[in-house]
Order: sequence, then C-alpha cells, then structure tokens
Amino acid sequence: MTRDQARECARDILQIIPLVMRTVAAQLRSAGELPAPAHFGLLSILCERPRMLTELASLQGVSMPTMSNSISAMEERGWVRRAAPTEQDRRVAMIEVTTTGRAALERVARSAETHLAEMLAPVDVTSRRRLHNGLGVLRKIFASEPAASAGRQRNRRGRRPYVA
Amino acid sequence: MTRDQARECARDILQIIPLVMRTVAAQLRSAGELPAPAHFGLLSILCERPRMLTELASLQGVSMPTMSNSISAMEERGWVRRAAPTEQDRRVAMIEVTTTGRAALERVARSAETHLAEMLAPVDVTSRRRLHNGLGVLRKIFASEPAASAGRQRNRRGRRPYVA
DNA sequence: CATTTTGCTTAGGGGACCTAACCATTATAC
DNA sequence: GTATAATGGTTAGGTCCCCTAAGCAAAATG
Repeated sequence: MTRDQARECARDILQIIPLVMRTVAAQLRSAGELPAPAHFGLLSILCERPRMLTELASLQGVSMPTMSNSISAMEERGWVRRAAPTEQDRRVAMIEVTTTGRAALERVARSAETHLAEMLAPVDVTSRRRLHNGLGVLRKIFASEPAASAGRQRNRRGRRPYVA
Repeated sequence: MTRDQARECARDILQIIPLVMRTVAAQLRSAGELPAPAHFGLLSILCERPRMLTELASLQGVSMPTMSNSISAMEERGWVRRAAPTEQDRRVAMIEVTTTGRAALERVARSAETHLAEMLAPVDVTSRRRLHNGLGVLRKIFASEPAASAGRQRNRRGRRPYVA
C-alpha cells in the first residue's frame, strides 16, 4: 500500500467509523438498550464460553479496570455472573453469561437487525456483498491478537489499549 | 437481504465497529490527540467550507447541544472560529476552520495514517480492496442525509440522533 | 521465606452523547 | 402590526465508556 493509499484509508476510517458508531449507538439507545454498544461484544464472547477478566480485556482491547467496571455494570443488570474462585487459582474469577444475558443479547441483536435492515434496504446486492467483505477484513485486522507488549497494566497477552 | 443475512450483518457491525473505534481512538489518544475521534470529521467538513451549527449537527448525526459543545471545545483549541453573525440572519453563527485547525487535521491524518499503515501492512491486496469497498458502502449508507423527522430538537433536516 | 508476578478492584478524571429548559431572532397568523 | 410560533444556539445536568495510578490478595520464583 502506498503512502497515499494509506492516508486515504486512514481518512476514510476516521470519518466513517465514528459516524457508524454514533448511529448504531443512537439506535440502541432509542431501543432502551442504553449501555449496549460496549456490552454487546462481551455478551457475544461470553456466550461462547466463560472467560477470565484479563482475557476479556485483551480481546476487547481495553484496560482491565475498564473491563472490571463493564462486568460490574453487566452483573448489576443480571447479564453475567462472577463465578466463585476455583481451588486451582483463587485469584481468577471466571465470568459467565446468565440466561438473562443471553436473552438480552438476542433482544439487542434483533433490535439492531431491524434498524440496520431498514438502512440496508435501499442498498443493492453488490454493495451488500462489499459491505460484508469489508467488515470481514476489519475483523481480521482489528479482532486478531497482535504481538504482546511489555510492562505492567498493558494487557501483556494480546491486544492492548495502544500505549505507544 | 434475508432476515438471517440482516441479523448476521447487524452482529458483525455491532462486534466490529466498536472494536475499530476503540483501537483508533486509543491510537489517537496515545498520539496526544485526545479529543480527535469526534473532531476529525468536523474539521474535514469545515475545511470544505464554513457551516452553521445546525448543519454540522445534521451531518454528524448528533444533537445540537453536543455539536455546540464540540465546537466550543475546538474553539478553545483554536481550531475553529465562530464568525460574527451576518446582517442577513443574526441568529446563525457560521463556523470556520482556522489555519491551526487545518494543521491539526493534517497532523491527525498523518498520525492515523502511520498507525493504520502498520496494521494494514500484513494485509494482502485483495483484502485492502475489499476494505476500501466496504468503507465506501458504509459511507453511502451512514453519511447520507436520510428523510427528515418531525418535532423540535431533532435535527429536522437530515440525519438525526435517532429518536424513535 | 522474601520478592516478583499476576488477577482484579478502587479512586479519580476526561470525552462524547443525550434531554430539558432557556435566550434571541425571524417568520406567521390573525 | 402585534401575538405566536418556529429556528438557531446555549446552559444545565446526567449517563456511559475509557483511561492512569494505586492498591490488595494469591501464585510463582529466587
């Protein structure tokens, strides 16, 4: 990729992603799912299988305090549970999704689906395929677990909240 | 698009866009451009030509108070200027970008370019094209100005912060 | 054992959204 | 031609998400 292409791509991302973000967030807000934008991904991950906090922070690319708070918020809503520490290692608290949580995920997905379907309706087939492919690429780029970095408080394994 | 496709697409967007958002925001933060994610688009728009506040709120899909605050923040940084009201209509205050603002935009673009280029480096040509196309579709969908809605405080003309 | 590392939490702060409520200034309606 | 809306903006108050710094307890390591 040439310098110009990189810059164009950067501008595109910087202009478009926040816009999409705002729109989706607004849709969820209006659907009464206030804190969903950040929690949705978490629920998805946790539906797969329970995880520890560090793992979740890594996967989502946020700091551990942030993840701790998010989980606390979701716990209060009854969407997840901090499982009792195991005999193996009493430090870790595995996070599990509850039935309520699964239902919430379903609800949010349905809500988003409705709104997005509306927005996607006027889009032709070719564009939809392009959208799908493009999202796939973004996923590959941003959802992978890049090389670890050094130092405390920096998600040593996996994605980190970009420190320098 | 079938229901299943819509849902899959919704899930993809809900999972991927926030991730990208966080990553990009973190990059800019670490580059010392703290409030850039939201302001970048504004600067881009204003570099084209001055706009009034209402217009900007519409284009960005946010409420007017939000836009007012954003502009105030950017004004404090010296990135934009609230032009003196005209004879024509003393209510409107046109927002103009300053030289400092243009420079900031350039700086942020370069910074983002650097980081993104790094992330995009391991991506093959086909994927890059897909990414580009996909972003184009997103732009078409989310950056267009959809039908107006009714009521005060709701960005009557153009994109609105989704109310119901 | 003393020290470090690891998993997690608490404390404190910032940015970006929102709704509600409030001025001005124009435009409309009797 | 004044009363009444409608329009452009701002202020006030609140939520959510994200961060760094600074703990605390349990495990691993010398």
